Amino acid sequence: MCLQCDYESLLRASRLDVTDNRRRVLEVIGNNSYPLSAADIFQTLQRSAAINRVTVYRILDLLVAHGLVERISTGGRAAYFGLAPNEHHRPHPHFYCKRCGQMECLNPESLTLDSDAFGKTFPGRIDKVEVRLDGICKNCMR
Amino acid sequence: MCLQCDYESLLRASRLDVTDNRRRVLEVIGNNSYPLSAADIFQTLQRSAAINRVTVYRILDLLVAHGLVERISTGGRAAYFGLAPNEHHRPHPHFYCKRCGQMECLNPESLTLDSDAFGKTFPGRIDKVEVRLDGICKNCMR
DNA sequence: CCCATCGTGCAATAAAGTTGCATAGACCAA
DNA sequence: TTGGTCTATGCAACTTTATTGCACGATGGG
Repeated sequence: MCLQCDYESLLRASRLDVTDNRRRVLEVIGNNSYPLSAADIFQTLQRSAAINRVTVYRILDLLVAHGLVERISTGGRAAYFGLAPNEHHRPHPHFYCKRCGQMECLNPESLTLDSDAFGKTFPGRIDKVEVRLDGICKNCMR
Repeated sequence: MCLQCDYESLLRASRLDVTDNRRRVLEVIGNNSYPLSAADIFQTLQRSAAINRVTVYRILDLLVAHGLVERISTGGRAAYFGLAPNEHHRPHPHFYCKRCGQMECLNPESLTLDSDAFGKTFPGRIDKVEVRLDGICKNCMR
């Protein structure tokens, strides 16, 4: 998703110690063109070197808390994770295939939403706007 | 949410047998002005008459499959349920408070999205568009 | 009345995520 | 270097949310 991103610098910029595991988690997420579930990330990491499931969850929480990674809900049960919007990546909607469970990133322009205007009239704090389309992807259609 | 809705007729219109439990589940969902979690629905039902937790899940699945009820994801773990859009209820976005876990329905006009145009160019099937804002509600702000 | 079907309950299980505690490693001051 | 402190990680146990398998009971048609 982001060849311009230097994951180590991203960690440092958030004042997080750089550890192997953190760098690896961020790499797996960043190198994918679509968001992954915690289980996907865990399995991918396991293939290259041992890591504990709980460590993955903890690192994901940390990265989400520091705004490096975004937690995306699905029509299903598990949460998915992708790089959070930043100067290289604008916020964008996602498409979730109910059949195969894969999530796609959609073009930021494809569906626009004026949430700023709404935010001004809303009597609470808005941290995030999530737009998700659910359906069947073209591969599963056949 | 819907004083005009006759839940028994809704069930019949979907060719579902009308049972006490189904009517009760639909009533609890329909009489609320905001979506509820399965646990909320179960507890509410328990207060008036015994029902099994699994039955609630099964009825929810059934109602969702028949398009009477809509499953709404949250920033958290559990799914929430509200009446599905129909002639009385237009699709609308939701606001989820990360602190208290309550979900609010927002005005259909407050955030509009042109998904029809997008749908024409998308090479898959789109069943549903979900727009959710996450943040802190005004009660939890203080 | 008998059989088939469907809705429900109960127990067990699964999936996804969290917590508590122990160890190991990094970093710093003396 | 040593000792102290802090953080990251691993492991086991647990929680929450949801699903499955099986049995029972009610209902309606032949």
